[in-house]
Amino acid sequence: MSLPSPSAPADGSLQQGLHQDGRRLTPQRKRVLELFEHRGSGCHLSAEEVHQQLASLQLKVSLATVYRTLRLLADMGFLQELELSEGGRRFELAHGDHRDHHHLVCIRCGRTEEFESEPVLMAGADAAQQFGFKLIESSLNVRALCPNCQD
Amino acid sequence: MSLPSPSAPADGSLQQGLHQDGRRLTPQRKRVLELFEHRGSGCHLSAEEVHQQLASLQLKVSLATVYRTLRLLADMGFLQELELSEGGRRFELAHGDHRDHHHLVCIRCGRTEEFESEPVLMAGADAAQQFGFKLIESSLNVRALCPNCQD
DNA sequence: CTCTCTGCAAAGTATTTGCAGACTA
DNA sequence: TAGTCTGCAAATACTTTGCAGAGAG
Repeated sequence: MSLPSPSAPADGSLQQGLHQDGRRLTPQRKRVLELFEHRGSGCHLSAEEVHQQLASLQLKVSLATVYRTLRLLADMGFLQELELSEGGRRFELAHGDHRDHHHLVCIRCGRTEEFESEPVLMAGADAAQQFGFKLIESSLNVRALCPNCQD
Repeated sequence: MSLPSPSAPADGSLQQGLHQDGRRLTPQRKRVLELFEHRGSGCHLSAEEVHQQLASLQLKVSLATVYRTLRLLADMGFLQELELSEGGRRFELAHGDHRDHHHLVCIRCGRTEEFESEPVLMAGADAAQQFGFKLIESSLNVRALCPNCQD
């Protein structure tokens, strides 16, 4: 079984993007991307978690392949790599509309909230321009204590 | 020998902070902190680099101790842990005056520039407040291509 | 059919830990 | 002296890679 994917929005572009480079659309790659799509955009998963969540859905994808696939999907722009505090990098679904967003992370319990901010994006763009860099992506990480961890 | 440390600004507070918790001021801990102080605040070092730089100054500190010390100093607030893109976390001297600053990183060659931005700090503070979080620190990471890597 | 992909297991990095002796307070 | 710290080496976590067979186009 595969996750119920009514119209499989990204499937088409995934296949297309892969074929452009002579790569192939495999069930494993579909499964990983679909997992993120069904979890929604606020979901930050590590390689290990992707592997386990797929396993719990009876979808076997080896951990090595998960790693390879996460990197591939991130390179292709379907996923975005996060650099939050804890060890282990995480990935989330990239927004098609290129709307960068930011993270508020509780350093104690790891709870993560997302938010957007126009001024932040502009500040990033300004800084890049000022140093002659070509902007790719900017993200603000706010380290904080959530209400439950403040005592 | 130790690095020429005219008035050893942090030495006192390092010793004090350590003693508060029953910990001790050792040459190794002093060496690590002094390295950062002499490199200045714009310097981002990994554990491995700290180890090598100390070694090149004839100051022997084992790599394991460097790791332990970096974590200790970061917990005590003397150093700040960075989460830039490349594998391997880095540390920099924490600003006593709590002036957060941000990083512009070339994803190809790793060149890193720093900048400050008032609007970014405000956006971070706003977001924290909005979710009821207590702000600790916010940093904007801008991923980009530097002039040399743009072709 | 051809050439890419996967799974496995082994190899790498990066970082942490156990322990006996060294050293600070 | 008492208890913390260090260095070493082994252990652990995370990620990548080599290779032979499976599978997409």
